[in-house]
Amino acid sequence: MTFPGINVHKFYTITELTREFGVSTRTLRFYEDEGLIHPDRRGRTRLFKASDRHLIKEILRGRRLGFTIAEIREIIEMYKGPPGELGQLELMMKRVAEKREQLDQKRRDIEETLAELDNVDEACLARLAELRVGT
Amino acid sequence: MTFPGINVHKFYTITELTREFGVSTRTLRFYEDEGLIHPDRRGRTRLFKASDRHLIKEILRGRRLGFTIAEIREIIEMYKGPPGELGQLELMMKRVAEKREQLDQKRRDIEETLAELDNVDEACLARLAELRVGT
DNA sequence: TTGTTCTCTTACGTAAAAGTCAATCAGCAC
DNA sequence: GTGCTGATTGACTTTTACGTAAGAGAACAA
Repeated sequence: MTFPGINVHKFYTITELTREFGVSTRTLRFYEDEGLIHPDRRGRTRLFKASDRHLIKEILRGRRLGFTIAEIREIIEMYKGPPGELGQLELMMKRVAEKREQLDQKRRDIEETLAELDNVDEACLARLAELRVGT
Repeated sequence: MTFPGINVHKFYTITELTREFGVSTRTLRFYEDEGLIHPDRRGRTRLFKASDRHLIKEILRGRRLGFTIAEIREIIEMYKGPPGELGQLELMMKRVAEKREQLDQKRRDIEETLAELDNVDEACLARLAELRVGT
């Protein structure tokens, strides 16, 4: 059964994606070189599938969080479905647990930083109030 | 009024701090070069105060979150207390708001990534169950 | 004294993640 | 055809955040 409009091969050009995500063509080609995405080709021209577009989103998310390309690759590999063999399966679950710890650490770091920014903000407001009264 | 045990100048050597935080001496000297910390000197030897130690914590926190040194410097500058002038105050509050947005974005990124890791974990568990039953 | 440990400065090296530049090619407008 | 736009590859350059090595000085132990 096919779903019209769903299985339609809608491709994105490289510039469409650079505009959508605010990155350069160099960056997307770099991600391809790194094996993170695998756009199709028509001749030499890259044709990005919806799945490529989605992967780019994930890459940029990882980038914002300060993960290296190597770490992002690790995460992306996990999304590719669980392996068949038991040992590999256990290894993957260990890796997932590790990533989770890293993310939890980052989350704590964010909360702490936000708390300190709150202090800064309060100090600013206090100083503002002083100024209005006329120091 | 002085508080015995509080105003005591307890200094840290550079290696004490490298061991505590798991960074190299090069890294701490680099942070000084970048103007992020300002340890005292006895002769040429650096003496790190409690405030330096605390700043190092903040720097490493920023680093874990993927902030550049320049961005970390911006944040640290904010902690130095609100400026006296009105224009500067408003500028700082704008900067605080911007950092907060960045941190909120990172937080969303973390939640999304964690959610996907949950999926991976579930898939792994499902596969594990299959294996136990004997595929 | 010799050795070990810690520290310093200066300087060159490096890995990651692109930026930038040059030359080229395909498709379309006029 | 000519010109423009957007795509490609390949190579060189840059920035960030340190690593690493060289050479030297102070402090303490055996």
